Amino acid sequence: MSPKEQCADMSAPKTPKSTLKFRGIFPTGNFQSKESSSEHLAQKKKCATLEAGRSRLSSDVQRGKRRSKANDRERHRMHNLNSALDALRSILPGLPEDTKLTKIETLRFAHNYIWALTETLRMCDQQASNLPEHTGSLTEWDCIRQFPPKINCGQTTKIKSKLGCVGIN
DNA sequence: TAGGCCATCTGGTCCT
DNA sequence: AGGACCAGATGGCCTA
Repeated sequence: MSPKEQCADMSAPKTPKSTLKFRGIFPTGNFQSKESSSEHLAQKKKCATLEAGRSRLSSDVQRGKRRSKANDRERHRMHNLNSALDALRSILPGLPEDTKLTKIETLRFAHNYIWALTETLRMCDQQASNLPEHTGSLTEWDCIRQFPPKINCGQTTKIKSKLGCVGIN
């Protein structure tokens, strides 16, 4: 296959859009599709270079302006993402004042906390249905007060030492 | 000093 | 066409 044909081949979508969209984080951390293999990336770079040589933008100035605009948007987008993470951190319970979880720790902690709350509600339902006369008067908040969730912390030693709890996964 | 975490830049891809 | 999203690269800062 000639370089030109290879490039044409690479630009063609290999999978439906719906499946391309998902680039999840897999627990094993070794997920690698064909799209991200080093060989494929190297070929992609080669093609990009060829393409760049063929069709330069009308002017470098215009390109520079567009790029810096895109950089601004990207910065703003990441700041928004960080604000959302801060908001998430702020509602996670049991953290000492000076603690700032990393991004991954925040997500794992939140995951575990949601899991713990879900378990609590499940236990509560069970408890209520075991009452001699099932009145159903227990609210979810009563329940959480009665059975405070046991949070499973993230697996890092940092969190374990700060919270003094045992992590899972 | 190595390794972890982070912010930023960048180019590619998808969507509107 | 332009914006949003994504992942790779890079360099700075911090800590064990």
